[in-house]
Amino acid sequence: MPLPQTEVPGRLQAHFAERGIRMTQQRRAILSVMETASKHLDASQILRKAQKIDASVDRSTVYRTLRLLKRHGLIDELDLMHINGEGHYYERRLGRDHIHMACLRCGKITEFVSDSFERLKQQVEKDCRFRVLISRLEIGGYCATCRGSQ
Amino acid sequence: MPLPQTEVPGRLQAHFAERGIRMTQQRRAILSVMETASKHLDASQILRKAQKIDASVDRSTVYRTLRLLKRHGLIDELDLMHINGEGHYYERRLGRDHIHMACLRCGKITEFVSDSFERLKQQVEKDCRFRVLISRLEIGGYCATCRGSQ
DNA sequence: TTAAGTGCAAATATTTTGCTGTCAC
DNA sequence: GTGACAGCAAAATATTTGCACTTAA
Repeated sequence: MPLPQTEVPGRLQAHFAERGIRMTQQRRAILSVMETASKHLDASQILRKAQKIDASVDRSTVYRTLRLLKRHGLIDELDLMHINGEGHYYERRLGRDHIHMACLRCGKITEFVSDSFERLKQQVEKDCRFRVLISRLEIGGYCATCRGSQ
Repeated sequence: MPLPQTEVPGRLQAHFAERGIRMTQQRRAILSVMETASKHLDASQILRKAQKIDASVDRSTVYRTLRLLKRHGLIDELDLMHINGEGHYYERRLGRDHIHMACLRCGKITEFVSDSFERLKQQVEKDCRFRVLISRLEIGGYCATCRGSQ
């Protein structure tokens, strides 16, 4: 039984190791997909990409692994204003939170990092005495291009 | 054929009239539910409440009416961090946007209105040249009570 | 009158679960 | 060796759609 050709040395796998979570071929494939994704994959896309690495990966394993990653705060779950259907999108959680903007005309997703967003969360922590663990700011509207060509 | 006992004079109905959208018994029931809801109902709850007013209301009419209200910007659709299942919650859109905070321990939903939030949206409009139409800030974490009893 | 709206049943989409066999440690 | 994890199939949940009938305007 050959070892996988490409050992993905990403932080997701490192996290799993650190926390003593068992590593499997299938999880390795899914983690690799999440590591290398440019952005915003839904469950079906993750399944398809993972199966290219390990054809045995099943849809339920994808959902189970996504749940695991979510529980450990390693990925974020997004709606992206349901631009396409009712499913969710997932992305690695790295560095600072960012705002997602979905153009309701062309469907483009833009991201935006803002200090004000960080301050707003701090204000919530302070004023509401609420411990902020996850936050999701999604905005729907028109992007610069579509806004012009109204 | 008797007229409905209670004419709900809410703004939702007014909006429908203004925009020339046809009013039906079923829509009146659903609009009335949305008008008088204290908060955050999901589709099934809306169906149940609407059926108390007009027993003929069907689930698909609820979904069709919710879509209509959403399209007209009269209600907001929320996830509330999927505290219970994968469905959505709906609330009337009135006045200013607010932040929703969901306690991951006790499930309580808290709302918070903040000038910083308004400013953040203005910053997005300006810095990203993005026309903001809808925005949703949802925060998951621990409320004041649960935070204390950790 | 008639286009828009409705209920009903069935389809679709998304996610979860039970079970039995397999594999990482 | 054994407990955690996998695939598979089926269930559960959430939402949408086709169609024939009804109704608001």
